[in-house]
Amino acid sequence: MKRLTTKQREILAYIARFMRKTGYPPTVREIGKHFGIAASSVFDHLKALEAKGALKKTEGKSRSLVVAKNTEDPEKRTALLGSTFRDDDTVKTIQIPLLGRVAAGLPMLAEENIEEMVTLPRQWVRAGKIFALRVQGDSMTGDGIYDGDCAIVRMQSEADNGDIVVAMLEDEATVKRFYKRGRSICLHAANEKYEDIISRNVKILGKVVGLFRNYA
Amino acid sequence: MKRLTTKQREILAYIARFMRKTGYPPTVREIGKHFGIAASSVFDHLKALEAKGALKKTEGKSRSLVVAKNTEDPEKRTALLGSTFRDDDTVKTIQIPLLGRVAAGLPMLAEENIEEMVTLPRQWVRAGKIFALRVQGDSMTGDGIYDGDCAIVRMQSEADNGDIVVAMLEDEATVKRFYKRGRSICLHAANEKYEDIISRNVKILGKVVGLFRNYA
DNA sequence: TTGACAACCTAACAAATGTTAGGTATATTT
DNA sequence: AAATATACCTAACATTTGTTAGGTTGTCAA
Repeated sequence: MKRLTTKQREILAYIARFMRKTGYPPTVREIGKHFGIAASSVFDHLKALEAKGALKKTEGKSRSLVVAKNTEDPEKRTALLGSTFRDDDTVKTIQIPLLGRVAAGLPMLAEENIEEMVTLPRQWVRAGKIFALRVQGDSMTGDGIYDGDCAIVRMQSEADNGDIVVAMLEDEATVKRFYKRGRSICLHAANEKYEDIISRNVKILGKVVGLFRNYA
Repeated sequence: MKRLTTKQREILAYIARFMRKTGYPPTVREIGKHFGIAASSVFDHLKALEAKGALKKTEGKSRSLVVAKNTEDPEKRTALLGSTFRDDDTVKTIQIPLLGRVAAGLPMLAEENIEEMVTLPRQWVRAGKIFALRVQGDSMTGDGIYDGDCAIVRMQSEADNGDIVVAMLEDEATVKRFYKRGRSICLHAANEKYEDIISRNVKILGKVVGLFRNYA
């Protein structure tokens, strides 16, 4: 599956959210109204999403949008490595919300921010309140965190020097490196394009404890 | 909830079935076509079903049918956001071998190469034979793949230009970018320290389809 | 026998909806 | 410099779709 643009991902997330909330998919115009764009613009996005395999729809039918699951055809996957694959109910998994663009004002875990629920083997995360965050922008490419990556975050309001944290910045959640500077806090981007942010009024949302990336 | 007639139950069942199959609810006329009755007749049934509390719909909106679940407890969902996680045994997972340093001579998936078995939500990988590989060295830092990262790889012996692949090189599996150069193959490291490797004798083991990283 | 209900019908309307056509503007890539 | 991709627009068209109005027929209880 080809890489999605930010806007495409936002629209896909909205469809999934709408679906979860109402029980049926939105119309082209309903999507458009939410984003403040015309129906035809939405239609363009839907075509792009379909071309990239992220969405399925039936021509001419209203609300026929289905967000493609990566688990597409269940038959094929039984072929996984022959014996090394199995269903396993002994393995504990957790369901955590994957947050997209975190909207200002809302509580972080509000429905609006949730792109989807992802399953994680408990194996991979330690105790704590865990959520995932879709990384926006290229401010951490120097540390190997790219736009579209899925950061796994443990909620905590404090951090140690050098930790990669999720912080509320300019009404949006961003991923940065954390350093104490006396009474202030320094948020450092691993990309020369961005300057350090030094402030006393930064809210730490959590610490990045893992990262997942999906290649096409 | 009042008792449903046979016909009403049939229609309700059809809606649920349609939903499960397509991912979105049917229209009045689609239901009608299935039962060989007129749209307005279906509409009567829908009104009855709604009056009896078995169905919810939004006036004027297409496909806005939602089968009411009597077993549903709305609390669970909100509780999920509060506690941020829960156990879920319904989610399918797969077990894949995590390979460490792949020793020369041995079949790739030989016991000797397996570091451990890791659990992956099936959600995250498409069909194919999947294994994980612990990345060695810094030859791909420019693409955000670091030493110690866990690459998720789909076995395949061919690749497209630009793919990140796992290839057998100097008796060891390495991660590189793949390019065709006529009859030769070019393996490109995303790190200036390393030079391109151009050869006709490169064995492709698979394509990197995902990446997992764990921060301390 | 009257009245409520279920289960259908035809015909039609207005609104909702997917879709197309033909743009503009701005990047990025070749 | 040309080509491609993204992200929007207005305007219009043709269906699709929910809904209403006004029927018919049959069943069942009061």
